[in-house]
Amino acid sequence: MNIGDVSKRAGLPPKTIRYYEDIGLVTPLRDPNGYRSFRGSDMHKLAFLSRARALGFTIEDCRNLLALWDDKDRASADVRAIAKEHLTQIESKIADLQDIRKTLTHLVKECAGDDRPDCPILQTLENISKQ
Amino acid sequence: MNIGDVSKRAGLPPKTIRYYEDIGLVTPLRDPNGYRSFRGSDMHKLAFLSRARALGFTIEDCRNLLALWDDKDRASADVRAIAKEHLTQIESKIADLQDIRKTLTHLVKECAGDDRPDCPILQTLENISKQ
DNA sequence: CCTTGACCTTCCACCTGCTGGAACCTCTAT
DNA sequence: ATAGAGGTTCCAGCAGGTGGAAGGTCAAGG
Repeated sequence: MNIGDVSKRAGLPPKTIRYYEDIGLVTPLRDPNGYRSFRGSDMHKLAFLSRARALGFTIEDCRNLLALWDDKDRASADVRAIAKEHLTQIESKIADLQDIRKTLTHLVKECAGDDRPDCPILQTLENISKQ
Repeated sequence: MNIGDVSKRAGLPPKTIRYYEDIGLVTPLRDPNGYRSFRGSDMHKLAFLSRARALGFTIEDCRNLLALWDDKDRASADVRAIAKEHLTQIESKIADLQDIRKTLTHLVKECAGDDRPDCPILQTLENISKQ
């Protein structure tokens, strides 16, 4: 399969796939004309990457997950540890964003949003402790 | 004030402050010895930046907010539009992360996390539509 | 047979928002 | 005089790609 087909099937832009080859996540073969030739296993890996990235795993996480995936003797605890650590990070990110949302919602509600220059948003950013 | 003092007061690393000068967000004066000399207004701007960045506004948003802040005739609607757009983005990010959390929580729960190689996490990443 | 257009290739620069380090200068206290 | 804690500049690099230029290749239509 050429890169275009793989791109459509895996849902990753060709540029991203080339980048993944660059950093050693996939190693497709080459046709005599120099085109990349993706095997089923490459396709499989890229689809895996696409999903793992969509779940917010870092590239390094993905590299580890792929290694574990290749390793038939892996302990599921290893995979679970990666996922769990990632989950913790996701949860703290959600909490941060919820804090931010709260503040912003408050600010947007307070602001008249008309032609007058009085703006509680700027006042608050000026000195957030006064809110 | 020297950069160290400003750094402590604004809660921004000196490197970041120099970077903000580089990209034109602040323009401190210079002492004869070449040291940056921050006026009250610079300090003010940096504190503003520190807060706005903590709320997740992009640098470009901050640039716009600072311009509006400087503009006594601004319409509060302009500021509100920026904040509202940002709020929308925050909310969609939260929703994305909550989706991810749901999937991950499910996966971590399913996974035995022992020495056996059976791992529903990898199985799912292999073909997420089967979950 | 030639051309057109859609592919593919490589390489290099750029994006955001900093951060680290090297090499050097300056001020203050002892 | 010297040590140490500031300050300065510049250059490189992080993640995770994206954009564009310059060129090679392939299949279809005239």
